[in-house]
Amino acid sequence: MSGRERHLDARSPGSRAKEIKHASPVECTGFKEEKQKKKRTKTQEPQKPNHAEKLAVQKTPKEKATKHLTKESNEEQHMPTESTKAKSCSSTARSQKKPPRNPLKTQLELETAIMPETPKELKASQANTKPKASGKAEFQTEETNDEECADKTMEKMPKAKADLDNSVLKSILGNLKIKVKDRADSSKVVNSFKKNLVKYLKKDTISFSEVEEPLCTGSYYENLKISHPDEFDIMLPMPVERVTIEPFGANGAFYTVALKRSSNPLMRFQKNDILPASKILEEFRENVKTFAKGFTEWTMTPKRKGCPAVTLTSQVGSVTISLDVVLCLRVKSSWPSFTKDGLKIEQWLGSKVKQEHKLKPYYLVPKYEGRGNVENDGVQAKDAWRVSFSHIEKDIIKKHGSQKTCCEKRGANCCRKGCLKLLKYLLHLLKESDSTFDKFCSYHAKTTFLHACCSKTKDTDWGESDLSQCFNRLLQDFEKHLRCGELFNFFIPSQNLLSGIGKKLCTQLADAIKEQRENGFPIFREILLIHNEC
DNA sequence: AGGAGCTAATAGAG
DNA sequence: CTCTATTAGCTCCT
Repeated sequence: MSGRERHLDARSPGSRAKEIKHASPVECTGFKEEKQKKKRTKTQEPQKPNHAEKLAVQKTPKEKATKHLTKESNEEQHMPTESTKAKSCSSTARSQKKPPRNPLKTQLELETAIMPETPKELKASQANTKPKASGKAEFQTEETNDEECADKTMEKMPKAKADLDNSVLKSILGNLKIKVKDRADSSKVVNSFKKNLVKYLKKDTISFSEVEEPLCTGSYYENLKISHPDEFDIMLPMPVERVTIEPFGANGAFYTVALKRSSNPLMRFQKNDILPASKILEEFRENVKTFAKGFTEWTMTPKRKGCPAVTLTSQVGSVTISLDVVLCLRVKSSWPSFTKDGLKIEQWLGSKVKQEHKLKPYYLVPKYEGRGNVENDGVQAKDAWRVSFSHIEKDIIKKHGSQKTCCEKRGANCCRKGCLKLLKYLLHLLKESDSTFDKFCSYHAKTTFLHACCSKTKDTDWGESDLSQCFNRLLQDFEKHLRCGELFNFFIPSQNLLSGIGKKLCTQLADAIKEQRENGFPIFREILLIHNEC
């Protein structure tokens, strides 16, 4: 899927020296300045009852949301949220989005449109919090602090701001809900294609006859899709037993793969003890193309360089939905050694859960980094494979609670998913408003989120009513990663997902996020405002 | 392989 | 708000 396959990978091996330098703590100076600026505020509110929040929320614009969003996503088809992705976080040119509106004006309009209620709310919430908030400003001390950019300078929010943000954020989350009908329409079309494609590959192809049940990955299947069910990602696993993998490049994310002699139909691709990803992907693409000819409602989209997915689109009502089909190898043996220090979920989900995950297979997708013709030990980059743990990501996000009952019928709800959705959406909007942010992708958001879950491990760290505090904290995490240019792959800590992106660009994004955070998310408010007008 | 029963997300009624 | 219905996707069972 999406983010995953499209995230920026580390640069070419040659730039490694740089990366190491990058990684040194000295480089992480970003926060020093921030520290000075830090606002004096109170500690994060521990689990407050809901009344204040309720007050705020009732007043916010609700309905009608969909209209605008729908239209918006239509306009963007060529740049599907995560899918543009394909080019993925690569810097390929894409349709120019409307320039950002004048922020000042917008802010003003918003002030008048949304604020009328606020004095009341403020009073109410202040009254509510009086007893608790009375203490002097202090900063929460964090227990676990193994983070890359070890520096804990969280800005805590005044309760009043938190309440305001809460109402905006909740409204936005309301708008991002997927309509039942949209979901039904899309899934009908996608599921039928999926089923028949697998049937076809099994019956009518030689190389892919052993393909197994598709893995549904990506936002939609993680219930993280924002605003529209218009992007679907499936991985079609080819079981391979007994493979030899060799790291390709230094970061441990890419490998060359060789089948040990076996009857696997992919064996016929193997040359010089290398299973060439590009050749296999090419043939796979041809097969899908042939199949799709009989499925006239689906259109193939052109091959994109370095993208592991074969993408098809289909018009469902007024929406174009896209389906990414990714062929992958399923390897049922222990994970590559580069994953040894990854997946640090012991504190969060428990070591038993971790062990269970590590017993699962891992996947290899035909995705390379940088230019396809770069050679490494005589192998071209385009013939390398990248490891994928989409299935684990999906499972973790589904069972995200430290307590088993988190978000279940009889358990307390948390705001983890809400926070992640908001982060993805914010990134999406920022990218849309400024095309220099092209290189960032939703996988950066997801990875930031997973790391955040590992340092804030308790369900009570993500209380449902603390949405704005939690989201703010998550944003600050993201800013830190950006400012020090380090965001490590959650499974492969040696891969820095930001290493291919210029430091200046990272800082710019961090600044943009900070601005949103400090000003009550004007970019979200604008959306709500437009909604309200419809 | 296919069905029963479960869950999460959404939507609507009271 | 709570309660209930609906649906897609998932899991487990035979």
